Amino acid sequence: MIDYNHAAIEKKWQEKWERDKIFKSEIQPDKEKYYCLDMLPYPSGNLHMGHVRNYVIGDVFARFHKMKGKNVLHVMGWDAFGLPAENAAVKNKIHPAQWTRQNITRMRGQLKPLGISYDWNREIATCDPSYYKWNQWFFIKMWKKGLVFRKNANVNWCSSCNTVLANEQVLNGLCWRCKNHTGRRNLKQWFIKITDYVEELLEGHKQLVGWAEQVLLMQKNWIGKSFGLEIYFALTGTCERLKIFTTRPDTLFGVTFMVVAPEHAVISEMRSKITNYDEVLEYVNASQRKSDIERSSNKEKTGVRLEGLSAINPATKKEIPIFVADYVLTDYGSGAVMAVPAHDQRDWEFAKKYNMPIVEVIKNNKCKYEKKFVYERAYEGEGVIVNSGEFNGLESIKAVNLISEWIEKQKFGRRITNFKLRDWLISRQRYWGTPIPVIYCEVCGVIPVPEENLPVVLPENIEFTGLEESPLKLSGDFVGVKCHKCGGDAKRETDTMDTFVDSSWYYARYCDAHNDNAAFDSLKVNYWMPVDQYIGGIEHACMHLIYSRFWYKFMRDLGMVKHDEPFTNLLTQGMVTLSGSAMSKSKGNIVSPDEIINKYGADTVRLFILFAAPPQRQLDWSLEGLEGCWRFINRIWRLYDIVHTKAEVPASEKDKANILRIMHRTIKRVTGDIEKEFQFNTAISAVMELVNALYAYKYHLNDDGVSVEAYKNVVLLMAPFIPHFCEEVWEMLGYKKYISECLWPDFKESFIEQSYVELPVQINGRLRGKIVVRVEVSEDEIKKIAETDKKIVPYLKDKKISKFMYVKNKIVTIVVD
RNA sequence: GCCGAGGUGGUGGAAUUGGCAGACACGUGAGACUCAAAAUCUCAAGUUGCUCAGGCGACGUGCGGGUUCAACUCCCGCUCUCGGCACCA
Repeated sequence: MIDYNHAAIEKKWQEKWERDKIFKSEIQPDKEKYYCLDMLPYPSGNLHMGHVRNYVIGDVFARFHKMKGKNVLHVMGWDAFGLPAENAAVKNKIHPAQWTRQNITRMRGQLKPLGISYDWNREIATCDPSYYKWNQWFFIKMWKKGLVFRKNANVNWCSSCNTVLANEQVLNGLCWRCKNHTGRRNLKQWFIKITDYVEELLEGHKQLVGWAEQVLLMQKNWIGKSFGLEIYFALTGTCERLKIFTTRPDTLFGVTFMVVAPEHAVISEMRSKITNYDEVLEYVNASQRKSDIERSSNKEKTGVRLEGLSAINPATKKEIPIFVADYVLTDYGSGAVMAVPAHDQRDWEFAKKYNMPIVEVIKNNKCKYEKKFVYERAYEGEGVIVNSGEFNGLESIKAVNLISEWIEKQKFGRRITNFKLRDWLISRQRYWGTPIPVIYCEVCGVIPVPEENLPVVLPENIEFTGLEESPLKLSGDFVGVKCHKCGGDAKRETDTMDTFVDSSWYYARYCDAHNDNAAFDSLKVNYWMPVDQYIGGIEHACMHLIYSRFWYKFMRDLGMVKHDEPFTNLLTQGMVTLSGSAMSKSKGNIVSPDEIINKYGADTVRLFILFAAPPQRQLDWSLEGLEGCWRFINRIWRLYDIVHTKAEVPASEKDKANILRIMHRTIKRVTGDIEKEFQFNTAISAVMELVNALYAYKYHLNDDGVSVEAYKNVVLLMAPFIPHFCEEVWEMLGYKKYISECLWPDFKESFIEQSYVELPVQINGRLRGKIVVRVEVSEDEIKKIAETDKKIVPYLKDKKISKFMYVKNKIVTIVVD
């Protein structure tokens, strides 16, 4: 037998698959469809192991379900807009389009040798006008439905570079390029009103039974629905009121001061009243240099009192001071809080630092000791209301409703539902993205570009310096337009769209990738959608996976798609690391997939990635582990000869039955592991056990029936994991059809069942022996067998059995005094 | 800081979801084959203490406590690592 030659085999089968177009997908109404989707990659320039892992996992699903007889759609494309292309343009004087195209070509070239079962006919790149035209089209549809609007929002701004900075371009409050302090700039920007769908995004979770609980929980917390009250605090000496949101009206009597976020409008509106305005302004400016995360993760709370301004606690009627502090978030609630230091730890810390009174209004009645709770730390739990006038003595949980009613009756507040989810800011002051299709006419105002004029194409003639306010403003041809309505002078919008727009509906475009007349044909999308299995990183749990769900619901409301949710099952894969830390260029610990594939072959790489860890968990790269997989493939290769050689002492009937039992059990385990548990690592180890069993019988196998049958199933079961190898062996076994197009094997339970079972016997929780019994033996008989077992007897001598338990086919437990 | 996940032998991981902890593999050691090496095949092994060399016992799933006949699994409290926090994608 010749040696296993991965290079020749992989090339041979990749060419055959392509020649016979076996992964080309077309609608077959009579066949059950299966849409397998890998999150589309950003073409950064090099395929990394994280990509490889993503696509190999996807390929197992795609190939497995194809073998299950389904009509599979499995596709690849490029999330081609984004910041790195513009950075490259500045740094290397290469146009973003050219840089991106080069990267796509390179990465496609790295991807193909992996032998993933993609239908490459449907490949898309989001930077193609034929794709982003439809982003613009959807934008206008949303406009018409009242789902887009403009409002002011802050951007990171570097005044020395005169440019907007992304969050990742601000390092410790400094511009990454010039190292100067950054600030904020308030710009009028475009938003999509995803909050209109917030209830449905939450409600839709009930349909997503194929998503991991943790992802749903993350989304739920991100959406952050809470019931509470909006309460108005009068500002002394004015007619104005300060609005706050709270979920704890039961603590209202404990409010001893108020805190507003640095961006809060009250600061500028009450400027004339604030006697230390300069000090306040300095604090505000300092906090604007920090990111939201820096602000909230500050151990030490900071703030400045707004001298000369105070509020009235509507419950106690007492005058209370107002602070500005950056631990209060601008974007949550109304950007102001009522501070209850006794019952909120952050307020407590702030009160301690600024000597604010701490008034206990909820007594912890579960604590036995008379602890001076609120003087040591805030008590955030439930209890009995105190210091709260007519509400004293009530259970705090009941007081929530009563106090809420009272507040509404007194008209200084009302019950509302609040969400953390914010509307989606899609404006980017950048070049390499979808132009927002809007013009500003001096006469007609702000108007969308008519559909028939789409796409609004990105101009090419731009020089990238990294020092411009917005690159598109530099193109006179692009900016200067005539109004579609009145024909007068108008200016084009120069903001482009967030790249999350591109990835919010691409899954639908794959179903009809070359349509020039529409985003897609609904008939096609309704055949393929929803995606049966979506695979990608957990880092997308909140943003991408909420935007996509929103977008799909919007398309449904336009009548374009018929389902409510785009992704039926979601698998979030873990990172690939090298000795525990993430591979990255800066750390210089990158393992390049193409080198490894060259040396060991795609099948070995695929097998290692699938075997070394379950897909959801982190995967640590290991060359030794990879070589082990190489050896396992060779072990299967050599087994071909072993099972086809006549043995001198053939296997007994009992041995044959045993092989068959292991074979059927393996089919059952592999099928279950792939289908239900996504546990490819245990699926592969099950096949390893079958291979080991065949090796154990190697001097007794015959060139007939059982051994060849078992071997054939090894190859079938491994086909989704190491497809090139399995095609080759399949051909050696004499089959004419591609194994990729063969049916997945079935198992029979009757072969697996055993008549005897080995039961561990525990005495007082310790394993003391084992007994072997027939499966159907009764508990009484088991008791007799256990008690008379020679290993057990000494432990029972002179002891009284106080408890005997038998968990069927699992364990025998005896408790003695 | 907030939200989510994870911590099991020398290493990656397994454990039918409360029932024999360590499947399968890597690495290691020993043996077979070989002039030799590699490759291959077979065997051994959590740590540790006794041992008549057949075994027998103790300890052991990040740390501390709890529930239970029984806990990697459930509960309470900590700790470390990782992902996300809305302009990286």
